[in-house]
Amino acid sequence: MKDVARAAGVSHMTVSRVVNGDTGVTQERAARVEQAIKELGYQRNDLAHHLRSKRPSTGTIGLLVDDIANPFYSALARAVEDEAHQRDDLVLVGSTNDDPRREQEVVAAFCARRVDGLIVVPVAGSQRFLATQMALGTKVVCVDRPADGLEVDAVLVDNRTSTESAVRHLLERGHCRIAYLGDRQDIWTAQERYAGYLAALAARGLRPAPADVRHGVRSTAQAAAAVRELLALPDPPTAIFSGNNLMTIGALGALGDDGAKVALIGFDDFPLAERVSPAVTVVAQDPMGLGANAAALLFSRIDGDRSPAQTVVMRTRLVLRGSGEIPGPSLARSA
Amino acid sequence: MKDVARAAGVSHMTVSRVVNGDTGVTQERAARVEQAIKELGYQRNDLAHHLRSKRPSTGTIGLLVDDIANPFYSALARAVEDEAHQRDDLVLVGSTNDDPRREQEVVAAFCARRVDGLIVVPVAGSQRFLATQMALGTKVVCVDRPADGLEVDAVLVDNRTSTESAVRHLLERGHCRIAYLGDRQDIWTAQERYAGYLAALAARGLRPAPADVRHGVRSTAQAAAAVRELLALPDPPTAIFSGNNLMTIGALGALGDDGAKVALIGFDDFPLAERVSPAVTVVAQDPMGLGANAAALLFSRIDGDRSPAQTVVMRTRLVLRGSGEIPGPSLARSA
DNA sequence: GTGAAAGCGCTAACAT
DNA sequence: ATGTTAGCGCTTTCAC
Repeated sequence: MKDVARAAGVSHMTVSRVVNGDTGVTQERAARVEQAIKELGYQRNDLAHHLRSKRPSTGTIGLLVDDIANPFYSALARAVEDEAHQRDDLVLVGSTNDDPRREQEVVAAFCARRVDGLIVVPVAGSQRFLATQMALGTKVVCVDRPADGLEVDAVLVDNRTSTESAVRHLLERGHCRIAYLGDRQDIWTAQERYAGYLAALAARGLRPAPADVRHGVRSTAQAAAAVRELLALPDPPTAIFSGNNLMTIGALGALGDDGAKVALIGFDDFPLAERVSPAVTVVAQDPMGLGANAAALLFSRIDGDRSPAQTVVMRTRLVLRGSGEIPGPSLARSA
Repeated sequence: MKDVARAAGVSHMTVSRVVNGDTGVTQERAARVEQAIKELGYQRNDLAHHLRSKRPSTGTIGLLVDDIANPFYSALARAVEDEAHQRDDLVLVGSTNDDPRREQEVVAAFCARRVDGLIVVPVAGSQRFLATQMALGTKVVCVDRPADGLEVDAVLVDNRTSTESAVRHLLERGHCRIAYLGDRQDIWTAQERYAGYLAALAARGLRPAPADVRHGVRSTAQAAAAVRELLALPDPPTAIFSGNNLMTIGALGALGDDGAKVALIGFDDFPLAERVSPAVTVVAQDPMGLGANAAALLFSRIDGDRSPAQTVVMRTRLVLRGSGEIPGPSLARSA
């Protein structure tokens, strides 16, 4: 900046004014400064800018998801980035891997860079440590899961009711042995989906066979293994509810030709769901919608919105494609 | 920091030393400082730290991909993030949408934050503007595509040869009308894959029918439309090479039951490729490997490696699953 | 309209 | 082992 000032024959203050588009610089001098900037390839140091600037904004937000490689979260991330880009903000991305230690490390690193705000998919356990950062002015919005022990905005999906209607859908088609594949039980979405599963069964006076319930499925491979075990039972279930996109894909792999006989409904839509045979019935969420909403909420907070914390619950759609409409024993019998 | 110093009854310099783990502070005073830090919830301002610190590192890198929502790039991003996390670095992520203007905007914004380095999937056109930033000390590594008019490290895949063998594979199975679905021709990978396609045909003395070549396919939907048009030709092609994961998925949708008759090989592997019927033969890349390699290269540059720019070419695998082994007319006739 | 001086939060270089 | 001073690149404030 000093170099530019010297080259343009003005003080560094004038350069600062030109760089920031401030009023109060003659056309002629402004042009000379612009010229010098171009020649020297000068670019303002945003770190120093934000250090002194009275607006405490750094124009950067942090996005913390479970795993950015998961298409659900990467779609969400894209939506967040698009919102941020519109207002010339940047996005730091971190994956927690559902590890509370990594979550805290990354949050700390983000906050050390003085991000204006955080969009977080909270890991199991307490998010109370976020309160410290919030007290310091960092805005926080949760997405996909609510924060534990913290009053913040959240953008969620009604996992429980969605799952309940999906499972009821299977029950109505004559299934009474419906297996459940779910993520770690300490994860909120898994809890909610499991609760919905139980509720649908309970409404019919049913309870799941213990062998039909598989918690803690963390990957496609584990889901496939779980399904193989289910199929190997002496009296296997006739339907499966799978708790997310990864599990559904694993289940498909393990089902193989049995896919025509065992009904399947998965949480999350995924590419090719309509191309496999039978096509997969899913509870479809809108990951980009989640991301866009979370970003909009966060930016309104950053821009000064101090209204009480709100929770946005987004709709899901049960997309009937075939796999969820395979009839169960009680219907098959009557047919 | 001043507050901490006051609370601990020491000078701010001592606090700085404690925060940075410097030697030369008595146990007793260090403990008092730690205590004050905890009580006040103090956290070092990294912006100010990096502004003054002699190491010009900000502990942040930028990752610029075509679209973070594309599973190929999100897997790559995850690998980059993991490498960065290991050395406590952070990753800014941006999607270019293959728009040169957005590319320049995001690069400028990254550099204004003084990132240590950039991992870039270059957009079509010139990357000469990166030279300015590199002269200023920002390290750059290209991934997936090389930079135009710039001598930098790159991590690539041999698109041309891979495609050539994939298309030869189809030729050997008796196809001579092999359609080509490709991305915009100004994108390097598309150029290379098309060149490989032409080379394989030329080796047999063949040239593609103009109607069989579809450039500029930018989405799943466009790929599906292109395939529908191909199938509607009076004399449709008997095989299709599709130029990336999105197109392959689109092609599958459009093929429908014709999938059993028309051979298909796609560039990029994707989940469920083995589950659709027939399972899809693909040229598989290793996106996480690309990302990990690019990150390793970048960090070695950041750490001072000044050896000449190098290009790493990673291997692909032709994964035979069925769709690429559907026989063509000349073999079918002889069978 | 312009520039000089002070200071953001921190660290380097030198005191002591 | 600790504190003092200066200054990173920028913006604020207040003179002119």
